[in-house]
Amino acid sequence: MFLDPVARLRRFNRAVTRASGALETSFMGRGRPLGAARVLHLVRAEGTDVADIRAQLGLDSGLLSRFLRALEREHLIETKTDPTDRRRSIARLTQAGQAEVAAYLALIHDQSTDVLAKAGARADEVLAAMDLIATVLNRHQVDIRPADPDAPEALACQRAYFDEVVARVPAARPEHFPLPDPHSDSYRPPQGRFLIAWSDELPVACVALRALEDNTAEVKRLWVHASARGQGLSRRMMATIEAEARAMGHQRLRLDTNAALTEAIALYRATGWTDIAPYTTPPADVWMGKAL
Amino acid sequence: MFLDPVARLRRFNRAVTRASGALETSFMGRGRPLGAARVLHLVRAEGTDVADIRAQLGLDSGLLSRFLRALEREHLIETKTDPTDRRRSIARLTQAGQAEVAAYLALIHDQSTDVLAKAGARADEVLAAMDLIATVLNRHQVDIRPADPDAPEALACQRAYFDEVVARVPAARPEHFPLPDPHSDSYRPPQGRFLIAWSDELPVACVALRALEDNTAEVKRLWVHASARGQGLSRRMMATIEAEARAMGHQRLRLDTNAALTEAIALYRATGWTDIAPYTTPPADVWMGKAL
DNA sequence: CGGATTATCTGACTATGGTCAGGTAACATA
DNA sequence: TATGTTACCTGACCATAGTCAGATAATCCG
Repeated sequence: MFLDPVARLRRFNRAVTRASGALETSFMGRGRPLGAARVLHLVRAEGTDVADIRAQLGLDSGLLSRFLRALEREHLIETKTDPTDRRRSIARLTQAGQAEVAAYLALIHDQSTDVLAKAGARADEVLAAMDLIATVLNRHQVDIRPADPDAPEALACQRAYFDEVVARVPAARPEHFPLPDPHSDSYRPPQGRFLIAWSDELPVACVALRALEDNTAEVKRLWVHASARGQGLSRRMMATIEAEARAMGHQRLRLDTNAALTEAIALYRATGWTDIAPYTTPPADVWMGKAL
Repeated sequence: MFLDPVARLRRFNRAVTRASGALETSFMGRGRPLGAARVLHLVRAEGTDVADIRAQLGLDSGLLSRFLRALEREHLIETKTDPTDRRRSIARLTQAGQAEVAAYLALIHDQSTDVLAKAGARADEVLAAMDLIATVLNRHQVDIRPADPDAPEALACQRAYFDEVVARVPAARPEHFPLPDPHSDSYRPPQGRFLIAWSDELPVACVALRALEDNTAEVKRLWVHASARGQGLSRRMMATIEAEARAMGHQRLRLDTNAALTEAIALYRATGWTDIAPYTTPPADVWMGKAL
């Protein structure tokens, strides 16, 4: 409209580069060059494999070694050789190091709240915009990993799923979706599964599986974060959970859903699911099955 | 919800830093360090004041001088002393320099379309998210400058204003808003004004003023880009245009609007505007005036 | 006119991040 | 056990970006 897309992207880049330039200066603000500060951030109090740090930052081994010596001279970290492989070494934060990391985090926290304060009443919108952009940029680095269904992130995913259904399905009421029973094992191995898709630290999708009688399992709670829609992630989630079900020895899958959730139903139909007889009550009004 | 706001901001920062790290490497891809490339980008074929370049990049004069000498050795620019002030100097792109800049722009264009391709069907949403973030980060650097009402950006602002009114006011029809007459002088000095607010290259707001009889002027076409709302910009636009009207010698202002545009009306009431007798026809249904 | 200021240039210096070629000790394997 | 590989360290070197102190010429101003 006003600017062509490339110009808008460049404007965005300029704005962000300027803003995060200020953030980098803050790293210097604690009297330590950026490189050493980045290494310090990756050292945990329980100890971190030096090789892991090198891999994560993509550093030359010589350079990393120098950063570690510098941090050691400051008494922020200690290194010891790995007892299981005495070529390797393990870095650990000292008390002073933990305090220093905490100071960095406090600094980052302050600067972040400053940025969000700029957004004023629109902070939520700005955060959603940031989620969207980060998810799109990280598009090819979404990891699907099993999770405990009672883990805080898993509960958050399920709550987001319920909210979404309540918002979109006219017949759905919050009371249809009690918070999951914390002691139920139905989504937990060996009889069940709960998968979360992670985009760098943010859970962006979930799906659950639970065993029914007779070599049949049920797919439940397929949900994708607003920022991650339109990129084929729900298809990936379904393919993954179906493969899990197959590996567990199931021969049939089923699920219930609601006609208002049109994209989900379109996805199911496009991947071999067909309508079956009703087996649950409202708000469900569509029931589908698939042979594995 | 899932992550606290600070974690979400950091995730965003990581994603963007990684992505624009790739972009910076591309600058190096043409065999020239980033600093010299940034300087080259600011040199225009018609000539650019060296002092301007220094101010824009915040460079030390010694460093800039070295970058300019390096670019001169590559025959990409030529410098001559400013005839009006022979201490100053002016840099100009050579033919080869223009070609080199074009090559950079093509490179940036390719990389940008790659990024946007990642967004797939959601490219528009991603661009809107980028506009919002850039506008929020640039919040304190919005320049309000007079513009020609027939300039492309001014026309785009007016079109956006019309679209907004048509979308929000039930009684408004596109035919109520013909494209502005390109040869009308009513918004052009000396008798009128057209102001645009710029956030780094993007027009984010406009407002117009035209003289009526009897020391009265009319405020028209107050519009703020979606990404810039909620930050007091419309108030600033009104204050600026009112000051202009006062400086032009007007003693009264008036405007017409529609009851559906509630925030605008609230702003007018909060800044001293009061209801007056109708003076135009639908879709206007609210008329206000203010003594200067 | 004379002194202060300004714009640019030059050379010396520094910090940071990074590469590269060995070196050493530990480990893996034929 | 001999050989090759791996993880880390060290020292030498380099590129980039940046600072700082003059030098020079032009301009401004009282």
